[in-house]
Amino acid sequence: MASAATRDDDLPARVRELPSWMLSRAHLRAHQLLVENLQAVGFRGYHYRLLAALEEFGPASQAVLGQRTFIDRSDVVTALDELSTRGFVNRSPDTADRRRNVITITPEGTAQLLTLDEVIAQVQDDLLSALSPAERARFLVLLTRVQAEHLGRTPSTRGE
Amino acid sequence: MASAATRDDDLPARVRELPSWMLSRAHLRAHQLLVENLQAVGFRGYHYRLLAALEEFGPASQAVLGQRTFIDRSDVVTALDELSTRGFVNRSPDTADRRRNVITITPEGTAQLLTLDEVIAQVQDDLLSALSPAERARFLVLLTRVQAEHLGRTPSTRGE
DNA sequence: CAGATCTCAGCTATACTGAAATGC
DNA sequence: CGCATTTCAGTATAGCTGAGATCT
Repeated sequence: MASAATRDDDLPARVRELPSWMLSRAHLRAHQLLVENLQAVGFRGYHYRLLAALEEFGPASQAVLGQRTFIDRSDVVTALDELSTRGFVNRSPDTADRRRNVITITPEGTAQLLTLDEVIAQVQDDLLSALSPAERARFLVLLTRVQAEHLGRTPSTRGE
Repeated sequence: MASAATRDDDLPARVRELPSWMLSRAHLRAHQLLVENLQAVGFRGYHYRLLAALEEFGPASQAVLGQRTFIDRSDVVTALDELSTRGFVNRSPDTADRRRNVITITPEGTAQLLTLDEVIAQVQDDLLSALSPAERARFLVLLTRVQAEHLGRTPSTRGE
């Protein structure tokens, strides 16, 4: 194999120590775990967020659901198509304002949400497995503040 | 506006408190800042990582560069096309192993890297602006461990 | 009329896959 | 031959944009 030297997982120091890099890697892993585990039971992250919003806040229009879940209005359409096809939500015209649909979670949807809660909890546990309970708490406090600082500053989530 | 109730940025509590959700939001913001600020000077994250690897480790083949930067081999091709067109790297056949290219950073590439270092540093500062220096240090220690725990476990980065 | 809502078609970037062409 | 390297073509997903139809 001539020039050898194929053993090198070393990132450049510049990159290795970058907060944004570490966030990117941690997020990538969290995302992989979520996709894997939700896919195994036939769902996506959007489904979980929508069912959670419906269960916690009650029936809502698609525009409001988009605001509550940080999902774009056009992606809300698709995700609700999938959920209603499988009987986890109902979609009916709002008689008071006929531009809107009223989305309601079904008993099957509520039951399914409880199952998904467990899947999600396992993912969190796996994700943070390197930290003790006390360290997890400290980490979450700091991460919460980092993220909260930028809440309004993101371009995203139209329909607001 | 009939049914009112259009003021609600509340996430479901289930979602709001999820470590994976907070990571996702923090990463999304970090990514936005990186893209914005690098784009303003005509670069992408891939360019920075490749230039950094070349500056710190010296000339390398594309396969090795891919390992060092966690960039897929096929994306390395494209990013190096862009860098070499603009004179920041040289790409020449490896005379010792003619399957390979030897990629070398040019003086222009090194100079440009120093400029990019500043852009990147500003992004980190903005990203963590909610935390004091001591808090940033604690946050990074914990984040480093979370991320390191999953190093080998990701499907990604072929060419290894 | 302006503005809100839902829907559809499509765009961009990241991460990734498969396979061909070449060479070891 | 099996294996490594580069390259190209293409896939999947998330997040996002624009515009049309409908309605307030």
